[in-house]
Amino acid sequence: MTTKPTRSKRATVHDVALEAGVSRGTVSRYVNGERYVSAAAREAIEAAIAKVGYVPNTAARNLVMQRTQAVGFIVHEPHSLFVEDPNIGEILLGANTRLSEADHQMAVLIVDTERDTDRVARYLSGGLVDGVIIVSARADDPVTRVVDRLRLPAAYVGHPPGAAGSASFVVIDNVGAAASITRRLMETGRRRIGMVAAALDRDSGADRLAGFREALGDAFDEALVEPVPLYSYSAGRDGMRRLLERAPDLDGVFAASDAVAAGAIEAIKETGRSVPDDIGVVGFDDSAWALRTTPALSTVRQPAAGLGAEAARLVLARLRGDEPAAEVRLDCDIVWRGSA
Amino acid sequence: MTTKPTRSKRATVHDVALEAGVSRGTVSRYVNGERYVSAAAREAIEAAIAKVGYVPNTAARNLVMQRTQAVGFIVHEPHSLFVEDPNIGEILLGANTRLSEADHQMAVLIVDTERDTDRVARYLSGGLVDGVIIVSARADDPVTRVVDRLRLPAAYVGHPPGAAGSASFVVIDNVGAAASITRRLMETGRRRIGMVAAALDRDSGADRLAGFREALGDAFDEALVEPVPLYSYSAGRDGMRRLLERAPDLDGVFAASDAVAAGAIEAIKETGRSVPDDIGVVGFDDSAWALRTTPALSTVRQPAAGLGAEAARLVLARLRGDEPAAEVRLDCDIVWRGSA
DNA sequence: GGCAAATCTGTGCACGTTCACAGAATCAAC
DNA sequence: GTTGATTCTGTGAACGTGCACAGATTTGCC
Repeated sequence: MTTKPTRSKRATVHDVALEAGVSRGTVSRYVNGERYVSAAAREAIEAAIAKVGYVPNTAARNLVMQRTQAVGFIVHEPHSLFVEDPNIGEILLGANTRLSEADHQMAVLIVDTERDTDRVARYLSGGLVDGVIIVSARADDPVTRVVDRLRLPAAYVGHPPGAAGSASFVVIDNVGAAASITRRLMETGRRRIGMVAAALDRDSGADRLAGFREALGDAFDEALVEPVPLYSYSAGRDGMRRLLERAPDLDGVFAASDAVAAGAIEAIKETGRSVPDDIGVVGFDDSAWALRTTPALSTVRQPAAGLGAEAARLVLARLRGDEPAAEVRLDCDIVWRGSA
Repeated sequence: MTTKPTRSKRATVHDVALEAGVSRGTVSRYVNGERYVSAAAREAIEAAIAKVGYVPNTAARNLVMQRTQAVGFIVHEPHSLFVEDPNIGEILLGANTRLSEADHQMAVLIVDTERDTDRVARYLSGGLVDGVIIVSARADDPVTRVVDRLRLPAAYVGHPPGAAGSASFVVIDNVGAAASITRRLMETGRRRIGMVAAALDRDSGADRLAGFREALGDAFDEALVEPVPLYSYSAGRDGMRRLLERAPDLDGVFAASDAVAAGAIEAIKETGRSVPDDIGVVGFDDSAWALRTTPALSTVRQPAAGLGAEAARLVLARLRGDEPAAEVRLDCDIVWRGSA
């Protein structure tokens, strides 16, 4: 059982020095591209490195430097995220690009099971990364506790749970985006515009309603807002049914999410009305729902790559010792399809 | 510029020892749960750890242990992969689950730009991971070179480029899957079954044709095979047009990929025939194409999570010093939708 | 040739941990 | 009370690197 790996010993800086007939210090200087190494020494060292097959040991370097040039990227609840949400990949790439420019390595750590949580927490606390980016953080979690306790430079994508001491966070501008798409709906000639608002107990839900109200200004009519509890298809369908009964003359609807919008379209079609001829519908998120409806949804797209890049920028700033903004809000794009 | 981080010094095992009035060795034994630490010492150490806020430094441990309990997971060409291919997420999770069970940390490293390549190669060679899983490896790449040169325990998902020294690889059973779906096509009553074969110069393409031939046995007819160069929509459409001219009495088609199948369906509809009533069509991959066609494609689904899990198993075996199979072939599932 | 500056080199120490070993204390048995 | 095993503890060395410092050598200049 478990036989000793007996991995052939790796060459060290010492072996190179011996082979090249110089000292450890000189080899170290050559490897790190410092000044003050003679041409003769350089050649000897180059030959020696090639001969013994030397590669620097990063673990040893990390230990003495107290720095790793690496940033962790933590993904929670990967099943739902990876499979359904195309955004996570974009966020990942956006962050990687920015970190790469700053010559930092990004290590994605996946938290799936309970075991993962503790192991990742150990990994972070072990000094293997200088900072960390966290998406969809959970409220009471060993990972976030470790980040807090060690004051590990961190940036959250989305609102962090609780007060984040040494962390910034980057979110999308829900208010602005909601206002923007509502305004565009008005510009297409819609006069009586309603909203199926969802999850008003959460920031995102409340903000989207606020943006809707802001865009309409004086034209805002409380009676045309139908609140539903969840960002779901069925909630959207039921909410839209109620809204149509109350206001049959509606000609435009802003749904708080694509799933809600898909439900709303279903409800509209039930009454014999057509989308977008009778009623224009817009959603939010540009999720998979947006392409499943007929016609396809006009909706708000998150700047996913931007979220990742911005989170990376915030972490890098903290790494330099700066104190960046605690909160960054990003604007969203609108994708115009057939539904409005 | 770049002010010193001045991070408050982390507590070490030495600080704990001082605080608890015992020696480093005893603290180390306690932390690692070894035998031979008295109740009195244990209590003192626990209190001391809580007081000074000690967390073990993994970098130092890695250095002396020559082992990290971590495995790298390398993703090439992430743009196309993450955005279009849902499989990559599943592979990731499958691998993570298996590694997690073995108490190993998985670190996903993304190779996007040229800079990434070198940095990741450095990361791997630095001894920060014990082994590595590589998806979609490229032919001549610093990463694969490092893996080869250091004889880093590795497992490839898909065929590795060139001869892989210390590596295994895991692939899907193209022959078996092709035979299987062809057989199912026959069972639905199709009599004259053709194939739009693609990329016969690649293993995957040749194997899928071989499976097709195997399933048909004596009923195989060379004339009903139309080879096209690429796994593309347009190649599928053009190939199917030719095939239909040559064999108008066809009632079933196996397309070498979903994209090819989508093109084939287009060509079939051009002639006024219907799918699946006149001609049944099956594809391969269960990609996004499969749901875009009308009717939706019956196709072969890769056991993505299984690929990841198996790759993880192979790496773990090598880590233990075993010499696992050089190649592992996994069976595929068939998803039966409307197209056949 | 003398002197200062610039360039080059080697040595010891530190980083924080684990491990082997030696020694101390406790216990059991006669 | 001696012996021997068992349990517990402390110490020094090692892992492979970077850095400060001291010393050696070369260069530039008058």
